[in-house]
Amino acid sequence: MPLTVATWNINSVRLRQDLVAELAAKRNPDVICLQETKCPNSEFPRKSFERLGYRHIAAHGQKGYHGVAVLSKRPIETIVAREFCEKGDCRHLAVDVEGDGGRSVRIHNFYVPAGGDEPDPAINPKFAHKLDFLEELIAWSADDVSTVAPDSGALLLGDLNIAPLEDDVWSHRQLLRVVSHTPVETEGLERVRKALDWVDVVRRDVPPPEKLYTWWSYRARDWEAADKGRRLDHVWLTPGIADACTQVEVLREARGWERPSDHVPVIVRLEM
DNA sequence: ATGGTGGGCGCCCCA
Repeated sequence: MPLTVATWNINSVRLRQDLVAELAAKRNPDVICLQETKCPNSEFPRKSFERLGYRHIAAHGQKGYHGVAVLSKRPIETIVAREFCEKGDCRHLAVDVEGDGGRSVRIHNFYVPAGGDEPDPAINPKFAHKLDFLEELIAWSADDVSTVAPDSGALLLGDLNIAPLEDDVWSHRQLLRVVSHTPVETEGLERVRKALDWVDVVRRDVPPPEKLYTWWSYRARDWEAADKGRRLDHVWLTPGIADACTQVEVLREARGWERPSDHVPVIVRLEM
């Protein structure tokens, strides 16, 4: 049985429950990893997702900001919601998803800080926080490898708020000094990826120089015509299970849905 | 060159 996993920055889970239902109707992923739920756990709309068949839910949220959650059709076991940068932010949730024959795969769902507007850590504490977060991710990778990335395989996915490659943005040159595509961020994210040799399966399937975006600003008059997107959302696999990924999809059409999120789902299919 | 939009919360934060 294949396992399909989606990641989506939903920008308020309560406001966009219907869009999750639309994703379920159109692609029916087994697992949906959400970011920016902006919702305390006690307010999480569990019932609405249980009705869609997602009967196994792990929510890690807070009031107003951030927040991550995993919705699953298969049983899951929550492993940890680690705190990064001692901020108390809800930006990470790790679960094990049950596969066939007792096998399971670990999923790390991340919401990396956006980093504010000014790409100078000396004057912008939000950018400093973003860079600190990357350094902590590297330290975390070395901490306890068998927990972060067990031999059975792991995914690291979510809104990483960085577009690492030149063709992950509409204009490499014009975004070099724009937060999300500055060299200190793109090089930092690459160091995170290399720490455990994660495989960017999306770019393996859609290699550069093809442009590929997962986010389009709300501020564009016509997001589709301008198409000034960035690839901020990612799915990485440990090398041992990278070959199990047989299909990836960036669901661009979701940006045109009613009252959309500014991010679209990224979906991967694993044969396992 | 600048300001554009959207969500949560409560008179302003964040993306």
